[in-house]
Amino acid sequence: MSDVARVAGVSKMTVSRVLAGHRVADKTRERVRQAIDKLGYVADAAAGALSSGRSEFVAVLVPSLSSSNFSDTVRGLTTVLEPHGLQLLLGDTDYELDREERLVRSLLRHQPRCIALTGAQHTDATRKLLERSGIPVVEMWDLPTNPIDTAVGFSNVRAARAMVRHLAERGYQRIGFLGGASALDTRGLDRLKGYRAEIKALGLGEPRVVRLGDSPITMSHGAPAMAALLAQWPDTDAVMCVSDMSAFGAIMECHRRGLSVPGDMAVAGFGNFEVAECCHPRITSVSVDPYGIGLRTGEALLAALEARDAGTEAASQSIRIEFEIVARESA
Amino acid sequence: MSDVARVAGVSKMTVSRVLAGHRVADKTRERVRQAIDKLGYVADAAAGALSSGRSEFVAVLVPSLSSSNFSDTVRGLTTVLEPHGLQLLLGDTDYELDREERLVRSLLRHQPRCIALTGAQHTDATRKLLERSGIPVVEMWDLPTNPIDTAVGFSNVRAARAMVRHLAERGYQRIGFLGGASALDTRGLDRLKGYRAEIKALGLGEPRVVRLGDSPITMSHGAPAMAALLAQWPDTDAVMCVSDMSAFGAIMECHRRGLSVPGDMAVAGFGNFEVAECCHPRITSVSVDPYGIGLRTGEALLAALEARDAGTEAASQSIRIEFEIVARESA
DNA sequence: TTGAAAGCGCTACCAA
DNA sequence: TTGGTAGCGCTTTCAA
Repeated sequence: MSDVARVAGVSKMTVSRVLAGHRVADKTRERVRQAIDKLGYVADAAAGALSSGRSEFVAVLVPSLSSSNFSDTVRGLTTVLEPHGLQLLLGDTDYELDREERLVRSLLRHQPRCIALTGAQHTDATRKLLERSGIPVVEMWDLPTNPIDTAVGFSNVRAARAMVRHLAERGYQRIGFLGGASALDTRGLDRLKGYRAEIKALGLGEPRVVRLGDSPITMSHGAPAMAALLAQWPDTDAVMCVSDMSAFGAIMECHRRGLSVPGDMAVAGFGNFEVAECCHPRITSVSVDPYGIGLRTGEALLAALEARDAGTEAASQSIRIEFEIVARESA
Repeated sequence: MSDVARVAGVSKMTVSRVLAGHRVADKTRERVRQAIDKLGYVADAAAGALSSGRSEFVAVLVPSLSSSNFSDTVRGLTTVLEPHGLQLLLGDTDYELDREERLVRSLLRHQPRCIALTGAQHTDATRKLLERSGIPVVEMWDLPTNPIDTAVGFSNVRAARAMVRHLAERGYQRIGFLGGASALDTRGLDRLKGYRAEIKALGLGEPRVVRLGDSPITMSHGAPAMAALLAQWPDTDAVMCVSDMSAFGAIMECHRRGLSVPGDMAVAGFGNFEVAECCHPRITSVSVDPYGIGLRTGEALLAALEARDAGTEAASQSIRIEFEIVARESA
């Protein structure tokens, strides 16, 4: 920066002002601009952050980047935050709370302005770190009973119950559930919980649950899960899956066995992924708007930052994202 | 850090050493550790970076995070780099060179130790920025004729040619191509180029090309593209798609029209996505190992950093990733 | 509208 | 094995 200042014949301060967009005489600004171009100067963000006490980082934690769910949420966040000059600092927890804790610790070192994480479950240490950090926190994809700060999500339990009701209304009586085996995917577990609750509420007999595969649940989990379900409960007439991915795999397994969907077996998914709309038959699913979760989270973070700048503390709130049963051919 | 030092009864320097893992007497280290825990101290990475002149950042640019291709590459990078305490700084170019340039400029401000970008095509300004930055650069997913520094990828042209040959060997004569309309997805364009070249080399008549949809090409692009192809060239007997995603959509469209795959229409994909293995019929594809590209890129970056630390300049090289035709039922 | 000085929190370097 | 000092490149603050 001194070099630029020397070349432009001004002080470092003026260069700094030009970069920050503060008021500077047009002629001066022009000279500084030229010096910057000539030297190929790139300001050092670390020095700026240190000096001003504020970084341009927003920390974001998702369980997995390979799931389109969360990458869509990240896209939503980027859309909102990037125009404000904020840079995402992304971490991938792999559905492990310990990893989440390590990542929070490591990301916090960069003094992010705020942080968004996925889910309501965290280690005690994570919670403590976040509370101590003093920055706005958003928990996404769930509505915690005891949020750290702000939450943006929906009740996976209720969404799953709604899907069971949908199947029951269509006349299915022997409804199974295909989920993941992981004890860490709390959103998946909540869906299972919702399934059990609604099966019980409707008096549809014993739950028929197959849990198989690590999160994120992918297409390859659906076929073996469907096979296991049929082996144990051959008279099942409908199945709801923890994700459209496994629903797709399950439908393919039905086709392989010559079972028609939904004639012999109705199959419902969750998440309204693209495959649900593209495959044949199209999959009945729960639409949950991952991109919208990202947008709303970004907006909540910006609001919290603005409130902070204005000296007022933003009231933390829980923002409910609507879900919707999308009825298609498969169930 | 002064607080920690005071509580532990040592100097700031000793605290710094404990954090950096340098040699410190066990007893001292223990006292410092306790002080850190007691105060909930989190070191400021920006100050550290400024002072030491080296950040812990690795900048990574991908065209899209929603494509499993690139998120797998990112996973590979994380796997290699995280154990070395390096933090990814991720940017999403949306297949736009201008956006790439803006992102490079913005990421460079954080003084990353090295940078990985996708593809061989960049604006002049981007190239200049990267060259001036003086940090190791890796271009991924392609083998540029004129690489900036190191490259890790494969020839999309040759991979596409191999697929056309595969189809021709199976006896297909009237082979179409379904690709995206974007002029920015150079990997997609290279595949198209390979298709044209091989069709010509084999004397298979006029190319039958449908270009439709923005990158990243998804499942929803396949059906309309297949429809357009059949409208213009009804006697087509095989089609190769720029991605397994569109191949899947194309197959679904065939099913809807009562065309059997591969009996009436053979369909080949590209990328060996999960859907290729899970759907029915399973899709013949080109396997290209996105995760491996991430791993090798990470290793190349580490090697360059180590060489730099040792004072030797690492020779930039082009690392070829093998691709492979995976023959399945669809073609 | 511009400049000078002080200092952000840490690490490199040299001294003890 | 530990401590003191200087300074990384910027922004804040106040003065001109």
